Amino acid sequence: MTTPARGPMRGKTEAQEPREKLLAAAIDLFSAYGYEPVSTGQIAAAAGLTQSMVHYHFGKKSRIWRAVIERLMYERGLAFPIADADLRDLDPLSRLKVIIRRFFAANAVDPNLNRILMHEGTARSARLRWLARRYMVAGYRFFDQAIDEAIEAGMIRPLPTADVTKIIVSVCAMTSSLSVLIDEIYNVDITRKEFLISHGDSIIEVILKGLEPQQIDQSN
Amino acid sequence: MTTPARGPMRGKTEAQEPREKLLAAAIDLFSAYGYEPVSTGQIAAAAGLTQSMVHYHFGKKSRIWRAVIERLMYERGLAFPIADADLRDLDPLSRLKVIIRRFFAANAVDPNLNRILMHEGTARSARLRWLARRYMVAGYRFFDQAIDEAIEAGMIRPLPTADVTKIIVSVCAMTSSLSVLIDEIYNVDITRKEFLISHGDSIIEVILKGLEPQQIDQSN
DNA sequence: ATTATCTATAGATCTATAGATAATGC
DNA sequence: ATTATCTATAGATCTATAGATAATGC
Repeated sequence: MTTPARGPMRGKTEAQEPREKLLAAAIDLFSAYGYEPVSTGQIAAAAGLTQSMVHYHFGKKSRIWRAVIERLMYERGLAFPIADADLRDLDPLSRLKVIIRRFFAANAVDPNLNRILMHEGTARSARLRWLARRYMVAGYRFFDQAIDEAIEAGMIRPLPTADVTKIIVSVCAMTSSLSVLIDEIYNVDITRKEFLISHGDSIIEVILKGLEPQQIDQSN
Repeated sequence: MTTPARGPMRGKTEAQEPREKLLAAAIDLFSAYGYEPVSTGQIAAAAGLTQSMVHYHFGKKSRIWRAVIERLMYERGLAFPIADADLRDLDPLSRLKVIIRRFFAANAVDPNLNRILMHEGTARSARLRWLARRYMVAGYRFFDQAIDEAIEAGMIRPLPTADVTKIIVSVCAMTSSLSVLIDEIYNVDITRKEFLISHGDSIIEVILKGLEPQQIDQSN
């Protein structure tokens, strides 16, 4: 029980800092509802502060939204290292496999980023343009490249690269983003570990087998 | 140029009826932005009417939203017949293939339904519960059954049914729903016919090959 | 007389800002 | 003196409803 103190920071842990509490509240609210339906008052209330504190710490609503994206992208970068040393030693097919597994796991562990992308991805807006230019282009290109390398090595079928990227992204991102919907339909919490493991395994099995090169029938 | 007429209906075509114009405007707006950010004034303006007309025709905002879903689900039922006569003659694997193709095509031709589901599927709400109970349970069960039958016939691998359904739904629904996002990233309009055909073909190839039973190696 | 429209508005938001106040640091 | 908080509020929404008005049908 600390006093509802004012004045300069009094040796708080990072998570207790009001700026961090606002950011955490905003992550949950924006990912659940999208940008516009969430009010700065709701964010502040969820952080135990008053509405004007959002503007004191972030200036305006659109800036706390950007801070949310930057935070989520930073955390995603830690959980899903895109230029990892241990990836370079692998052959293209094994790399692709590791990338798919990690991407699925990162989305499952924190679906909030993809939820925000789903809210934003259905209408042109300044927010979407910013998101696309600043983060998404590089992300998609990364998948495209990994797929191209596997195709060139003859380790997966020569399907159109962009199609394969979209298939992989859809399969690794959509289900975890819509876990609330799935729960309403099946009455099952797919964020539980057993479901994540099963679904991750199924995805790897179906996609990697689905991408295998044509068997050259040796028996003829 | 008709007069901005009042009074009882004067022999309009269905599409010109104000109720229909409001519904069409609401479909576009709710699918682009979700429920809350869209105002009844915006819907009315897009239909060339004043805000109070939404309430005259639909009573309240939540009812025009439900009317939107019912309309989209009705049209989806026409475009994606779930109990079609010509499906019954097929073997389970061919049925599954036809179902996947039709489901992908229906989503591509009209992504608005899935866009609304994506906006609603990230937070519990009265709208989501209604959607799930009234429509989605049956839709997912349909896929589950078709997959179960193919597994029982030994025509696809015995993976967990729910996993396979989620893979198919993700792959057939996500990309078209997020065509605006993809356009911002790749600067490409994936709603163009050539892209739809390529992507549909790639999905069928990857998923059906991915679901094939294990090859029994005959050469030993 | 009925129907479909419009105008006007009450009451409830919501964002952004101004100004007061309390705690800390110098 | 500086910093972080709160209270209060202006101005802009937004939903829902009341009441006026014009066109049509009887």
